[in-house]
Amino acid sequence: MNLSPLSQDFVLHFGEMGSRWGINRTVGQIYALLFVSAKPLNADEIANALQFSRSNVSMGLKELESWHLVRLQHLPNDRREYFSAPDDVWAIFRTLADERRKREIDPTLSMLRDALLATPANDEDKFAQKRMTEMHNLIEMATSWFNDVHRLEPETLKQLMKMGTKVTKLLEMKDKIKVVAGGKTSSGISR
Amino acid sequence: MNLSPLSQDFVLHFGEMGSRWGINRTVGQIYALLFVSAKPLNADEIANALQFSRSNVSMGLKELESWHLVRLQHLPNDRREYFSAPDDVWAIFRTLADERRKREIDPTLSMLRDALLATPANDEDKFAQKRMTEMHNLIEMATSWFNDVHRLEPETLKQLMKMGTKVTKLLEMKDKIKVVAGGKTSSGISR
DNA sequence: CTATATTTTCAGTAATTACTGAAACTTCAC
DNA sequence: GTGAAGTTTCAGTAATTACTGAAAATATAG
Repeated sequence: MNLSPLSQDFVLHFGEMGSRWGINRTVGQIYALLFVSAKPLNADEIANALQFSRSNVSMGLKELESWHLVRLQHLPNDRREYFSAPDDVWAIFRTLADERRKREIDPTLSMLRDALLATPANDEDKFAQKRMTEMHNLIEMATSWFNDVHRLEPETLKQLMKMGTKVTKLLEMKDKIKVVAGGKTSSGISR
Repeated sequence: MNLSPLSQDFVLHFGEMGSRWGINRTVGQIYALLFVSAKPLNADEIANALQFSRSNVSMGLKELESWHLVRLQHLPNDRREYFSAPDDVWAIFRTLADERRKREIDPTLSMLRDALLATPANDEDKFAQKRMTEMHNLIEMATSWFNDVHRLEPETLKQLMKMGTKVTKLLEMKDKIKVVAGGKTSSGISR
């Protein structure tokens, strides 16, 4: 299999981008290839299309599986393993955010919590703890927000995002609104 | 200068975390050190505290400056350059998100735009373009949302985040609400 | 301008990470 | 069971990235 210039560019770009994240070039390329491919691919097809060794592909796929970014499936009358990228981009986005949270945020939060429990030995430590508290609070708020949002339907989320800062208009009004449908009256939205 | 165990742990953790991002260990450690330090530090103090070479510190600081994550300042009667991390964690968060957008998202968007303009050579290409369109639209929406949110005051943002999914309740109501203050009536929030 | 303090650059080297090919392992049809 | 097809592991090597020390550049005080 050889790639069209269009897919080629996409794949190479993702390879480069991958290395700006923690992900290595190979893994980025494999993912990109699966993403634009109409049908699932087996490891040999991937190795052939991207020109790397079969074992490198195997390792790359394993990495992608650990990120839950690829789906393994079997085709009828074919022993080989076929891989594809989930096709819902929202789901991909969530998976990615979720994995990064697990790998990068959670360990940091836990380190911060430990640090905040320690008794400061001197003024330097007191100051350090203050900064750590700020960081901890921010991260905690952001992740709990993220968990909330995570549960929303893509459509709802999309609608919210499209509103952008308009949401704040709602916020400004929240103490002044009245629900007019159904005869019941509610004095704002409680937390 | 030698670090207290408290700061030590924090600094080391950030070093490790750094390497999970694209950032190298050294840079992560320098940043962490500046973050928990009550006073600005000069390059020698940093080199000494973290035990790496003066030139390594110089390179690390340069990298951090390119991310706009440190502030350079001078102290009276001292020729040396002193560095500190901005102390508003929200601002840090925004800077970081902003820089990452510039370095990771913008180039991808531009690549995608180019790819979408190309004439597909065959069905494979047509499919690839379809996937790229989905990705493009998602990223575009997310970044424009982000730009919107970016302009909000930290306090407003904080309030919004704390509401979490409660905002959707507002959304559900948006066609049923009436502003009761000021005598004027508005039939919901327009997009 | 000179002497000195400070920072930056950069070529060489160390350390890390990525990649390969060969061998080991697994699965399955017969 | 055996053997063929497929996948994974891993030790060795290649490539990349990080780090250092020495030298160059820059800045400043006198």
